[in-house]
Amino acid sequence: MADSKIENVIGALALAFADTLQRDAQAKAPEPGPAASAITLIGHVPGLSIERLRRALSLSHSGTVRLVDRLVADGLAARFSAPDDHRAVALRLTPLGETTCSAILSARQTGLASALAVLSSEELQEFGKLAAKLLRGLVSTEDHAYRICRLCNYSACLDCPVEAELA
Amino acid sequence: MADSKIENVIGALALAFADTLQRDAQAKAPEPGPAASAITLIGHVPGLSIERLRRALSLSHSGTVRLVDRLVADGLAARFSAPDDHRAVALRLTPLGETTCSAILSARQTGLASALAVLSSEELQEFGKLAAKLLRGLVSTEDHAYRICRLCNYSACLDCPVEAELA
DNA sequence: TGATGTATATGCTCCAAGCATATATTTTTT
DNA sequence: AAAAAATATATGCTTGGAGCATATACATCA
Repeated sequence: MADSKIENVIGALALAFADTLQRDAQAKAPEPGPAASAITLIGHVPGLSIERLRRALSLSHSGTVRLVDRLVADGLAARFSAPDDHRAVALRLTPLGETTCSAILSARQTGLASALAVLSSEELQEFGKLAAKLLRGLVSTEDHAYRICRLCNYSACLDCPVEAELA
Repeated sequence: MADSKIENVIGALALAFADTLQRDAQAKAPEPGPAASAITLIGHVPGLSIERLRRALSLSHSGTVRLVDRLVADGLAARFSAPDDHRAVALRLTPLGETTCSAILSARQTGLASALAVLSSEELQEFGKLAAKLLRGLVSTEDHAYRICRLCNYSACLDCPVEAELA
């Protein structure tokens, strides 16, 4: 029973953090829903294909195509043909898209940092260590890794535990 | 920069946990989206009004009314008139709704427990302690508390940090 | 070369979500 | 006490994102 309570607390915290994250990110995105994640994913993996994006976002194929259509119409992303596979599309951010991506990531960062501010430096280190251990236990496939990291600021994530687990 | 990395890890973990939670919960609900949370909230607060439910789910008013319509049509919930305020609706689960609610909560519990299984007992205690501290720092209003706890198993949550923070 | 599999695109339909508005009840103001 | 404002719910209307089915192009394998 004591364990159930811990699970409640951890689950509630995860929901609350995820709510904040998504709210902050979506506020800087052109539309609600998966657009913010799509932008940061393309930003991190220039040349990403629609199919990989689809799997990272857990969306249907047509839904992903339409989402990309809208990002392109908004001037945030562009389609190129992939050099290695002529069926595939290589997605890239436009300069405006890069700006939006940065705005999303820094909004996310700010919200997260303020939520974590109640912890002391030692507590934060300890919490992060345990979080990394949990994260390593969760990663399964590479697609799943993209999904988990869909709102991460990769430039700040040297030595990422998700990458470490995949390798 | 090291701090940014910790925030990445914690944010990614929160997203991953929230994904799992919502997936497990929605799998037992009659429809995707906020239905699972609505069922567990009504289960925990019998007599809940549509307006309070609306705020907990962060939905529009008409959206909430329609959601309740569907739950009623599915035989999971029922509308009664609130004894103290004759404008308001008092929502309650039917026996079938109670069954569904239990299924949602135990699916959520199972998924969460397996994700936490990589931690030792001491690590889990430590992680839970820090999570509770973070959670207390996040709670603002009573509506927000309902939102945070929207998928909690209240029967297992004696001494809830959210309640403690509100009081 | 032919057959199967994979990546993308698009017409179609559906349905959840929001807006505007209407009604009933409660609370506040005059 | 009557009038005005606020609150709770309900519903017609529209929109737009999401999935299904299908079509096309390219790739891979037999």
